[in-house]
Amino acid sequence: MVTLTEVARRARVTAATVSNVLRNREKVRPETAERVLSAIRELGYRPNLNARALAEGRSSTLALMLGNIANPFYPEFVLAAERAARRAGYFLMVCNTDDDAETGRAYLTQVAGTLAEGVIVLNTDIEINELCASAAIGAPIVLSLWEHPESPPGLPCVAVDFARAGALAATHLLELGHRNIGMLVGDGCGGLQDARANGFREVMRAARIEPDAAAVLQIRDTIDAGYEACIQLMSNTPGLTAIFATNDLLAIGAMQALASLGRQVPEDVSVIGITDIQLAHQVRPALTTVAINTSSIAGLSIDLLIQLMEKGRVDASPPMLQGPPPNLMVRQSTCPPRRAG
Amino acid sequence: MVTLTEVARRARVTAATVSNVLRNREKVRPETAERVLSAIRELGYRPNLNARALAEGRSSTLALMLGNIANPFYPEFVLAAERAARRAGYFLMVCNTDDDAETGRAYLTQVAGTLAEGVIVLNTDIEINELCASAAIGAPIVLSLWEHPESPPGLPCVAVDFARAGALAATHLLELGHRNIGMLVGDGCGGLQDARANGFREVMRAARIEPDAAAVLQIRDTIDAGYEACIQLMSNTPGLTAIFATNDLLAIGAMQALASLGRQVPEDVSVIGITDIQLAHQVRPALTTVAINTSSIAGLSIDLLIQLMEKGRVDASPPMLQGPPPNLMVRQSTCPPRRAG
DNA sequence: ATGAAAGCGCTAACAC
DNA sequence: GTGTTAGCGCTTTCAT
Repeated sequence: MVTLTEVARRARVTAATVSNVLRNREKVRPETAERVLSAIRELGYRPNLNARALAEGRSSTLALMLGNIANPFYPEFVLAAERAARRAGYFLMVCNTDDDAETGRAYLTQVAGTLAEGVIVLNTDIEINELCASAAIGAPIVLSLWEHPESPPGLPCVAVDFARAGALAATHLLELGHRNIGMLVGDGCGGLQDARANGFREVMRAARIEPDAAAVLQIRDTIDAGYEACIQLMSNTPGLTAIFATNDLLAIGAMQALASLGRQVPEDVSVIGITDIQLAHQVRPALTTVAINTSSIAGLSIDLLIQLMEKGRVDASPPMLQGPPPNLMVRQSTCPPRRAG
Repeated sequence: MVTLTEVARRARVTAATVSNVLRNREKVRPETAERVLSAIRELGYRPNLNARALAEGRSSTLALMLGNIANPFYPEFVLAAERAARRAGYFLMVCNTDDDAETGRAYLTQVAGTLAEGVIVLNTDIEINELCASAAIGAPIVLSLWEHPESPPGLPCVAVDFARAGALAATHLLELGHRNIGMLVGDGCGGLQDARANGFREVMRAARIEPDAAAVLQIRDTIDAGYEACIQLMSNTPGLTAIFATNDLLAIGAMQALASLGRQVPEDVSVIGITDIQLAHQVRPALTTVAINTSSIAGLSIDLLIQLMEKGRVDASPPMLQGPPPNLMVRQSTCPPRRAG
């Protein structure tokens, strides 16, 4: 490994000068800089980022903690986050907790403040106050995809108006004329997706439609779970003309279940989800869904995190950014019910 | 930030002793160790991994370089790799090149040997000899998912017998009685998936079936590309009774295309892929495919990398591990052709 | 504009 | 067993 000192020796200057060339540039005479630069080139010098981090007291990597990257929602977030981080000169470490709080805690104590200069946490099993405690001793933590814009978590966060997303879905179904609607409510780790469900219910209630209890199912957040739940839902309440799922994975599972029950989507039963993951437009029929714009949320989260890192320590009331407003994407999985009521 | 020295002061020992408690354990008297341990607890000490890396001359993070994590194949690999790394006491940094060689190079020079103690590279645009050069000056590099078991790349690697995977797919279709078969050949970055295609062709040739040139399409590696290509394929050669795709994404796109053309899968046209990504069993009809066991390949790759790191430097002939043999997964997307010939 | 020196937090000889 | 010392590769005052 070629070190800064070796470069210095070769260029017949001292380490400090090389360091200056690498950063300030101004304070070093052009011809000296040139000598240093060629020494760097000739020796193939690459700075040791660990040493730099130690000396500067800050590292250039960020951590992203999530439950399980195999959930198709996450890769899109990771992609956007990594890009934003890279653009800002940071690396991104992915911390997969396997939906296990203990693993999450271990990551937090090991990584935050040493390897990673800041961390973004996506819905996790770890309690908020635990996260706060961790943020107090370690590095800044940004909670992303916070589902409750109305109540700040006590941690810097990026909130998404999922209630509004649910409401948009409800409005869409109502406008199409649906009255018998079933709900699939996902249980993303870190708790039920109830903001979405409540936003949906509120619009329904305003239209004087009270969903049948049998028409609500709470389940894990996968295609397979959506499939199973939908089968059960349709057997509980066969008269449904539409299904609202709190996320696209469930909605896709539901579409498959309906197909296997011999029910046409959307003619027999409409299906709508939330998120707009890539898969949503790749599936047939293409899924109508409420997009939350994952990429821009990821970008916002990284930006907020970096801002916090640069600013220094905690505020009395941590900032809460709003993600972009949810956006209805009408595709092929919804249409008016057979006999419009 | 609480430092080792502060812990030492509190426990009324010296830094070396604390360090010993943290590692050797044996050489320190139990009661002293106890004092140190409580000091650690009371102060909430957490070791600075950067400082440790600098002092030890080796870090505890690994890097995984890939084209674009939004490709549904990668998350499964990342998940398994992260787990294997974690089990071995390493962290995993994800380096997304956005399918851009320049970005990949930048990552390699910045990360390899400083932040990351070793790196795993998945099919990338960077030339092999460039990787070799990089491995020579930086950290060990393991090439994973190498598609040509018969010719070692000159870099440690984990090879997968994709030709055999193609052959298994061919055999399956032949046994079902198919004779008119179209091919969708993907272009994963880093080159055409031709080992798979050739394995397939060889079996066909042995059965005296020469595929029509019009029945082979080469395309990008996404569902959408598979969709488009399949539409074109069926219009070129409408008589096809089966389609072989070199990966599941293409196969899934093909199934959707067939559906939109009003052709039943598998009754009118059978479809088979390679890989067995999660999605393969989640689509309807569930996709028949040849599984390569991504998780175990990822695990092998990490293990090999760690082994290389611990052993020290390069061998004359770098090791090539074989991934597990591919495995036919018969599901619902294949059946005998309508009029078995 | 450049050099000298101290120190980031930790590890690893080696001495006691 | 425990302390002393030096040093990992870099940055950053502070002199010159």
